[in-house]
Amino acid sequence: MVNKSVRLSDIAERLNVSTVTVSKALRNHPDISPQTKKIISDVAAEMGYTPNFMARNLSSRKSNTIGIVVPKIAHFFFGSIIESIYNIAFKNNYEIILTVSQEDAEIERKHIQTLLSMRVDGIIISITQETKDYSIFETVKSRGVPIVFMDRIPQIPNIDTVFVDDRGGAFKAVEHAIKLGYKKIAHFAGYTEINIGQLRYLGFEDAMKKYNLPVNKDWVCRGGFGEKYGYESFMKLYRENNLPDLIFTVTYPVALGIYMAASELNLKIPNDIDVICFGDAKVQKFLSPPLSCITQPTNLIAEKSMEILLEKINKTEEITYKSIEIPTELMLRGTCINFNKKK
Amino acid sequence: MVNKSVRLSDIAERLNVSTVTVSKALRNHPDISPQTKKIISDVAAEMGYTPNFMARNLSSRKSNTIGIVVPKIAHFFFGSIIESIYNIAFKNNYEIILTVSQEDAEIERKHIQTLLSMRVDGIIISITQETKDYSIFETVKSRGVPIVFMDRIPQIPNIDTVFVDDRGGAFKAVEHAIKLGYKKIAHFAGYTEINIGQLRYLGFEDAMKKYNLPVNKDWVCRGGFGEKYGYESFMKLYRENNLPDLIFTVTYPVALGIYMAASELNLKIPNDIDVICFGDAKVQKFLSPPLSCITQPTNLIAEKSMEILLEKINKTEEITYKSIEIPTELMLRGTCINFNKKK
DNA sequence: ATCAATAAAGTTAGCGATTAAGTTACTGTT
DNA sequence: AACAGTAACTTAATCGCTAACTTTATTGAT
Repeated sequence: MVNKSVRLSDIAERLNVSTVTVSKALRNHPDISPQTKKIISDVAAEMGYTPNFMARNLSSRKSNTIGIVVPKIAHFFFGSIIESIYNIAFKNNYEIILTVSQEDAEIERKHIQTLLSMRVDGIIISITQETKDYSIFETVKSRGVPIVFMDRIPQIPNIDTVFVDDRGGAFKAVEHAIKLGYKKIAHFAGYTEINIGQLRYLGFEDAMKKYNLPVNKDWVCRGGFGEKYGYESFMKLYRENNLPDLIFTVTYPVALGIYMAASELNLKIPNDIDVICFGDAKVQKFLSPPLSCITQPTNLIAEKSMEILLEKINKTEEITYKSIEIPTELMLRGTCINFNKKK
Repeated sequence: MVNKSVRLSDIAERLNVSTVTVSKALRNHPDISPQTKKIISDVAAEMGYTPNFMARNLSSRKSNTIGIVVPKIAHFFFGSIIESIYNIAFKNNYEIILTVSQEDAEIERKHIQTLLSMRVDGIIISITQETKDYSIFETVKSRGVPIVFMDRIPQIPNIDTVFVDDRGGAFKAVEHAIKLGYKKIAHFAGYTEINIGQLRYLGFEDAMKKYNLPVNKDWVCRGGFGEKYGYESFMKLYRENNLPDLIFTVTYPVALGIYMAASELNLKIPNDIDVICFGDAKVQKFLSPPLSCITQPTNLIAEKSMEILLEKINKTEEITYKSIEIPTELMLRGTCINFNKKK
């Protein structure tokens, strides 16, 4: 026994009023008297009325929906950001359409297309490692749909962005290491084509230069942002018998890869090889030794992104663009706290 | 310069055909000749046509959208499941509306309401720890919207469910420990009001009974599924000077809490206190020692849930309900591999 | 040559809401 | 008494698209 869902007109018919009266009453429109409102909303509740999103959005030309595009979600950083965005959206009466590009530019493109199809009121996106064709963003812009780029941002002018102080954060980590006494410092840099990779690399370089330390090419490894890359890069250096004293990694999964490799090779962290990474995650403090890092306040990133987006959605007149940099902090735990000379 | 988005009628006008012809052509309807289709889709692409989801769905009374409700997402288990569901949905041309209840039954209720509003074609849900009022699920059912309960499932008849063999898995872990020689075994059980908590507890009890070991009330702690609970419960036992030899935890974050507490107290795992948990997560192998566990194949859970849901969506006639149990495995790493007598 | 069958469109009528533009009936002002 | 003003509704017109018919050629079988 499937109840066809109740429509405004069903309520209207039963109460012998017009559909519009019911619509207005339920939206608390001043045209309707308090008594009528009361009666209508009572009956609506009794009949189990659920407004039809599609119809409402189609006729009002607003979707009250925000689209999100992230490269992945089974990952602390994005998971937390999404959760925060979610909460803020909820408070502001917006729905979230979450899409995951899986680091695939083609999928990303399709998702954005879908979001446009759904007529979302705005989009928050963190682009994939490989996104190079930015034309889709032009399309979004030309449709008048506000879009905020977060964390991973394309190199194009006139966009709203919220990003972490990657360069400064990386600098902070490496400078700290140098001050401890480290000189043989490697950097597992991930993808340096994308802003976060490039800037973290530059921050690393800044620090090395400032203290007149040479940047050893063999110790700047590129590849990916995941565990596998960290594991393999470390193994490679080990095989070449060319291990540094400390490795600064572009993300924490990369550091995890090092932990795994070191454990296999029976090397002790931080004594045989020391590590510090960019990016915080709850598990780091459970590692042995607890992994030190540069924190990225995910809640701030989410807050600022939503703030900008909601502003854009609500006022269409002035077209200014904001770039907000989120500060980082050095979080010292069990690594990179002493200089450990290799024996 | 905001381009109002292109409509079917804009394309129709330009080509001097009817709107319906364009609609059919773009949906590859056999009514339209190949040549016409080609012309229309070329022009549509050129004009940058994006179908209006709302209008399409309203008119066709199908949304091609699946709603998901989970308690949280910044968590490996749910994160992976969502990612898998996402992929399957994508392949089958469905969109996902993801909602997060944050373990709050009230929020959960609202989300389900919203999903109904959006006229999703089906729902996959993992309920909150505290969901007790199941009336909303009746509403969903009476609306004819297929719903699949996954992992955390309510105790009501005639529903489709996909769940892990919690009792058997827990039994497996505890039996393994007992066979190693452990007798003083505690269980940090989380919330035993919800199926997963209760069944894992029962599995623990089964094993203890089978080997004639007493279940010590002080060693069965209840509270939550998170790190904090693990930490606090462990500290409490420690203060009472009542530590067991091994603790079987209901989730891996609870085990993480124990790792943290042990590290603070300078107790060595697995020698001073041994641990094994229910639930796998990528990070476990990076812990020191790597944490042994009962695995829950998240991809299987996702696959089966989607399989059932899609089936339900596609055939409305027969009303049968499926309950699928996903098997678990014992994954031994660095804990619970030897019997460590407390000194 | 006639008629049924098919191909390839075109027409009509909503889907379930909302916005904008009327109606009434009543109130109060001068 | 006449008229403007307002409160509380109603009517009409879409929103952009699709399902279900209907129409018009064109083809082939008899």
